[in-house]
Amino acid sequence: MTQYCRIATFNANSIRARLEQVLSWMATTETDVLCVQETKVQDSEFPVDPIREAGLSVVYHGQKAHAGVAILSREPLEQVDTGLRDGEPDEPRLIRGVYRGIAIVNTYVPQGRDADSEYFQYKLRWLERLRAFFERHYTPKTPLLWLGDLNVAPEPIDVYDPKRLANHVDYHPAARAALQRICDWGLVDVFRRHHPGEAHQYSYWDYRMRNVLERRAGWRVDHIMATRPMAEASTAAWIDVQARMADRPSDHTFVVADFDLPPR
DNA sequence: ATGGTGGCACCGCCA
Repeated sequence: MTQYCRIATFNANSIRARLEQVLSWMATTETDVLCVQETKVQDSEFPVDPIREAGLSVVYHGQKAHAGVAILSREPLEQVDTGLRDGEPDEPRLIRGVYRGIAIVNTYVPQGRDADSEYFQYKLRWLERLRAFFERHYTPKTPLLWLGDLNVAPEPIDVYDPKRLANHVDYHPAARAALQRICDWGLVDVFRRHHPGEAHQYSYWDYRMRNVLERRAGWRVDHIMATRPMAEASTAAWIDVQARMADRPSDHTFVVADFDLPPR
């Protein structure tokens, strides 16, 4: 008997503003684990009750107004922990656990604002800290998924205008190199594995631009990265563009992957 | 052409 598993990531841009969409999406897609970023709510205000009433388990790590992460799942997660835990001042950007033997690491990587800013330096350092975090806690042989808004488009085909966006913090050579350094540890881009060379596959569109979907003015910055045992177990991956056409959509949409795992 | 929208804060900040 093999074990089927559907795992997804979604930058909700406020879990409270997007709660109905998230719950109906979970109900209709048969997803086992959903990693959420930008929950934008402190833990005491997190909407646990409606999520539990929908039959889901949830863990969360947040603050007022900005950032924040959560994981919704059909069965409870084990070994839940938050933060990078490297002794440096931390923000609510990382939550992790174990789902049926799969290590799940959900992150909201700092955006970086401007390539010339201290915020971009902080982003690059955060990615470096995350690489050290993976080395400390796991091995490339661990069945592990790193999901989230990673705020990095890995390749030219992952942005709508690579020439114009060359210095943008989400497509900057230094940001892509920092992401690559983490992947060199032993992680594979699951979506790209199933869609090599496929252009116009985006997970984020800026609210501030008009007709973004029609113009295909997007970015692929939300990712499902897998260690080798998980990558080999993946059977499909896709981006749910339909969900970006909801009534009050987030500026991001759901990225999903299916896995067919050997028995534990 | 150097804007625009959205969310949450609290009357600006962040994306």
